[in-house]
Amino acid sequence: MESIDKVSGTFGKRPIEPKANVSSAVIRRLPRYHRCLGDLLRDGKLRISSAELSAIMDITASQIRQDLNCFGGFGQQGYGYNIKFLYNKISELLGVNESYNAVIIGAGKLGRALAATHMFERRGVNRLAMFDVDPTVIGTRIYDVPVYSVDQLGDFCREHNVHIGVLTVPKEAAYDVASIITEAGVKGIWNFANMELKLDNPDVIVENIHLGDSLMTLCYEIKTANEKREKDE
Amino acid sequence: MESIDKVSGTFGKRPIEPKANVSSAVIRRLPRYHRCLGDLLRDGKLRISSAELSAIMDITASQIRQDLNCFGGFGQQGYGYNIKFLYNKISELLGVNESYNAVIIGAGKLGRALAATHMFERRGVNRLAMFDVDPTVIGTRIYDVPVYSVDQLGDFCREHNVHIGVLTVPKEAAYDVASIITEAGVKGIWNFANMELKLDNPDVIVENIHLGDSLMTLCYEIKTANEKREKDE
DNA sequence: TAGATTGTTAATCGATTAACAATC
DNA sequence: TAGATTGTTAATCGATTAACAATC
Repeated sequence: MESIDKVSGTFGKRPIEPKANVSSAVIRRLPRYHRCLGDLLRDGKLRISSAELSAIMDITASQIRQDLNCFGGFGQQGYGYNIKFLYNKISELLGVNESYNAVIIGAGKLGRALAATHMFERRGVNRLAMFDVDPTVIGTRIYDVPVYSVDQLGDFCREHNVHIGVLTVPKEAAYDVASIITEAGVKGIWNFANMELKLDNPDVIVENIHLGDSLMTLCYEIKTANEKREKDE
Repeated sequence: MESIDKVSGTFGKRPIEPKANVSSAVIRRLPRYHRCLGDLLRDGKLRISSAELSAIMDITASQIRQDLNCFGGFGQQGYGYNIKFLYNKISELLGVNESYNAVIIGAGKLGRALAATHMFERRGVNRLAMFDVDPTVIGTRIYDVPVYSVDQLGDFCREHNVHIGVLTVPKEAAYDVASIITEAGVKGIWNFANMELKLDNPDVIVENIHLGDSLMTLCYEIKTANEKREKDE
């Protein structure tokens, strides 16, 4: 026991200087590490080696060490990684404590479903408001989130320091909305419209979600597996 | 004009023998090709070269030709690709004409939102039913999709030849539901639960959607871009 | 100190890009 | 036939894995 405290007390001394360009493959694994470490933490585990984590996550131990080392020396030779320390570091990297402000544009089925979840708050993102063009929903509250007219979108973003715009509008409207919010200083767009949203402004981050593409990929895999089975017979 | 018809008439003669193992990177680009070609088709365009497509899609012409050649010779030297032909071939690969049957398990916000969309039918997937444990929704219809008790899930899948299970249940329930439907012959699972669903059965395809991970990735990118800006000042 | 396990360099593997011969 | 553009091979680039010295 005392060895754990003694050892963990030395964590974090090494200054954390993230490598200049961490590849997007690494970054996309960070939330998975975060999720897994959170589970381990809840189970009351204190430390873990890259080999143990490898078995749980189906990622090679080598890759785990490489990934984590992009951001600094989070572990300790002969000991492994202190779970709580590592979890906190990754939370910090992912900006979980940043308290970003978000608005959802498009109060359709998907927009409402997103508004209903705890997905945002759980990750340090506040759902401030929703916006739509439909006069029957403007002025109402959906799952405690107020719905305003798209006419007010730009001003609202400026006044409330909105960082993130969640786009659940028809794809025809996506570029109009994107230009309103980027001009109002929004830093990132989470785009659910079924299209590649490409912006001129390189300072605005776009994260595209393509649910339809994912479903199609699944269908392709099912079809291919079927054909393989039939051939093997 | 006549040259187009003459030339396009020769397409598809070469037998299509997909390469044994097409990489998942290629497969994940197929829906994007499909989407883009569909747009071009609607615009009335007849043919396109890999160079033109490259400019539209931000993929190198070389990669486009490599990608398409995994599945057969879809183009023609000196001419390019016949858009309609290529679109149909990719539709076929993706199983858009297969008429798969799907059920949605979990009639919560996200499940309802998915039930409401045209996402499934547009891609040749029929939403047959939804399943839940909540007695107040069992027996109702949500956007014209009937809701049944999870108790009937296994039998329903067997009787209606269900290919795809869409999981929008809490992650605690995911493995129970997955084992019910895989035993009932379901071929693929579209998993929205916030966890890595790993099955023993290698014949069942799992496609995980991690909305939360995507949001976190966006937050990371926003944070990193911000820090870079501050440093540059 | 001896054992364990990281951090990091070197080797391998796979995916992307470039080049060009084949051919429409 | 000449021009255009694919299909395909070879070169490059990047990401993953292996190995091991550093060190707790």
